[in-house]
Amino acid sequence: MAGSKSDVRRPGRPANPISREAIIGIARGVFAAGGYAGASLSQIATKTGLRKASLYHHFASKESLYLAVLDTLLEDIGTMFSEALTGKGDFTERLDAAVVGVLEYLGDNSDAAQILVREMVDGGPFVEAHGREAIAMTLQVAAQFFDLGMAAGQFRQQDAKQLTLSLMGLILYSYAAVDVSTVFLGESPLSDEGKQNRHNALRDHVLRLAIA
Amino acid sequence: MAGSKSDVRRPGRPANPISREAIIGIARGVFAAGGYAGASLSQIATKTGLRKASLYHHFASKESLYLAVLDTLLEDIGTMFSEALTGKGDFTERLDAAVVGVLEYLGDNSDAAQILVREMVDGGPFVEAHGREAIAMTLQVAAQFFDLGMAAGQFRQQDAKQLTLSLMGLILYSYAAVDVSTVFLGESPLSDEGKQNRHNALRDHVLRLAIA
DNA sequence: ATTATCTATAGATCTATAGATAATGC
DNA sequence: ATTATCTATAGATCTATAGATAATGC
Repeated sequence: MAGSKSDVRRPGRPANPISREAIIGIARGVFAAGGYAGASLSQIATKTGLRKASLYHHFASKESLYLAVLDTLLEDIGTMFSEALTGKGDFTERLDAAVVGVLEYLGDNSDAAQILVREMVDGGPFVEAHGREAIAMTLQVAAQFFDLGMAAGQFRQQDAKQLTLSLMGLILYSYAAVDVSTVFLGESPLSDEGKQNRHNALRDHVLRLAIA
Repeated sequence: MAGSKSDVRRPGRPANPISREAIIGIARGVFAAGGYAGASLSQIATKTGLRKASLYHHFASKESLYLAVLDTLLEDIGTMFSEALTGKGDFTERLDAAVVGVLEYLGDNSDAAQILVREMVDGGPFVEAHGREAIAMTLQVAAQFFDLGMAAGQFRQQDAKQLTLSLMGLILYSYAAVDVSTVFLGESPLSDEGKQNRHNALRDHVLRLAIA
């Protein structure tokens, strides 16, 4: 139903080769579910409809596929993030817009939160390669925004980096740990109603920490 | 130097058998560093000074060793936690004491934060077995404390569970993602000075979210 | 000729088990 | 007899490579 005419691939150059993007998207789901070590190329191959060996035509190694997943993901988040922070409105309005943007993104892509949190905790291949610096740069954008807002008197005076780090944990966490959150709250933070409740609470908490 | 007279073990019943506790402690470090899937019994065996097969004398499987690590860990945290919350002083004093207690514990045992966060994100063997409920119960202790504090007029009126979830992310996060935090902050949150700075910021943030 | 796929397999793990060994403590 | 260790190995992965195959697009 979901696939095209024939989902069975045979030796030889195919009429409808799989796209790099499609592999990355599927790999993202598998890596999110099991982590780098827990994910296997067999799982990814099965889900793509390819054989393991064919993945090696597209990516040189398990690690390079994983890095492609994380590079794509962090770039998406970074773009969405800095657009919101540099948009129109005063500091508080822009902060709120950024929070709403991030929460909507995470609500629709809890894969992303999961994989990012795990990578940061693991100090995995991405962090080891260049992720440490890439993530720190993304956070730096937020820290700078807070510094400007403090100088403008709209945000409470405090260490902007410490604030940024706290907010990252605050926001990423409930989307990454969906299972425990669901049992504790009595509703999934990804369901329609649960998402709204978590969303409202987070908005309130973020503004309360930042605003004077 | 570190070991006793002879660190080399040979077949046959030893004069100084390793304790269950010692194995759990060493396993905790290995699981924290690599996650459940990423850790191998070979690593653990090497660090304990045993052979792989000997671990199976103490634990029936990789999973049961892992569960023993997490049961121990969650019990330690839970005890420390509820002692602080039911101690003396008004609600604000007790909250502050609990935060200080947790931060000191995590500063000394960043293993614990790492392994707990990863398990919650993974939905790993512990969560799958009974960890989901065990963690939710521990969080419930905090939520109840907040409800009482709100009824007493000392805490700001809000959903206690949403607050608890936010605080968990806020607090656990920087101790779990030490690598990225260090690059971003320019100092390790585990160093003497960095710990003090992070500690102060977190105390401020927690109180600001909870107190009226 | 190039490209995207396949089959088959090498080689390195990793978990787990079978069964030997020898000190301990009853 | 029990206990805590060992050696040796089975069997199941898992990553990665070699080399065949056949459609595509020049």
